[in-house]
Amino acid sequence: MFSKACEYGIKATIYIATNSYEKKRVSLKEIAKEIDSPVAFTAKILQDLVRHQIINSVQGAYGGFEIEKHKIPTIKLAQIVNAIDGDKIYSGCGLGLHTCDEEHPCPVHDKFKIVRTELKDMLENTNLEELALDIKSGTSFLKI
Amino acid sequence: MFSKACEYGIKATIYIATNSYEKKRVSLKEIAKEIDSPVAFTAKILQDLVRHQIINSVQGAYGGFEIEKHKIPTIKLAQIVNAIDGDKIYSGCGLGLHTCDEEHPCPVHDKFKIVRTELKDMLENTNLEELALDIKSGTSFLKI
DNA sequence: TTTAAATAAGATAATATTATCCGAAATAAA
DNA sequence: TTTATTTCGGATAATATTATCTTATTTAAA
Repeated sequence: MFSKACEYGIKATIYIATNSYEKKRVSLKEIAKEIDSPVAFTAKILQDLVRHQIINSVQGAYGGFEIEKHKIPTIKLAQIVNAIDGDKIYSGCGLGLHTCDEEHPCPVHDKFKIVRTELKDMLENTNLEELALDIKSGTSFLKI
Repeated sequence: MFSKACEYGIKATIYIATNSYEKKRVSLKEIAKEIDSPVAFTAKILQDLVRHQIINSVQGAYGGFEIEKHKIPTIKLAQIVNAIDGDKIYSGCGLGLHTCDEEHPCPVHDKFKIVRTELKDMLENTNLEELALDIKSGTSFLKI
């Protein structure tokens, strides 16, 4: 569904958020360990998220990644996915047609539209806060 | 959502079906032209579909691909997708966790389950006949 | 000011996916 | 039986994705 980069990006952002509630800045190494991802590859993804202004980075000793506390409830899952994978998951034709709309639909256009709209709504209505709070409370998990 | 191979496979199967209603066997070249796909790559995918007994092939002059007419309404979209991409789209964890279930859910487990179940139901309840008939009637399209 | 720790950035490598090429095998028709 | 046409199967190539490595830059603390 999502690329590996996007999976890592979502998990990393959630992990950073859980720590940002306690104003704790987390390092790349710690993130990669906690979400069980390759360190250097994760670094690239985090840089991407910084450029997209979803997370903040602080260079140098005692640096790391963080998210402004007040921003956590406003960040939607859709923004993270969009920053890394673009919007191809819920836009574009399910069968790869260049033109696919009501006038010129692919064979699965209508059926796909329902599923994809639901996916899009889900991503746009899920915010980082609820995901982070579930991790903090031990209701959900970032690895294994 | 689907791999390129799967997109080509779905479109090819639909095109073969539309012709099989008229007992017309179609060649690889014709299929690739009609669904706008790379010929040699399409050949590999068709071989895969033959091995999975979704389509039939006849070698030699005047050969080509066909589907037994009575089989067309029984073939589900899910079978085609499964033959080419496996079941990873609607099984497995959305964030790539090795273990992800009600006891040990990933942060998006519940939200994903809804979307994925809908996708799975759609694929399992869509049969080749309805897709092929829409192409025959000009209601939907396989290229552009 | 020096040092240690950390992210940034560019180059490179490994793997998976997509795509092509070519010879072998099959088959119907001439 | 020969030929033309077609799928089959293996090898190879191109591209995208995933992953690593190395060096530069930043920054707080000693």
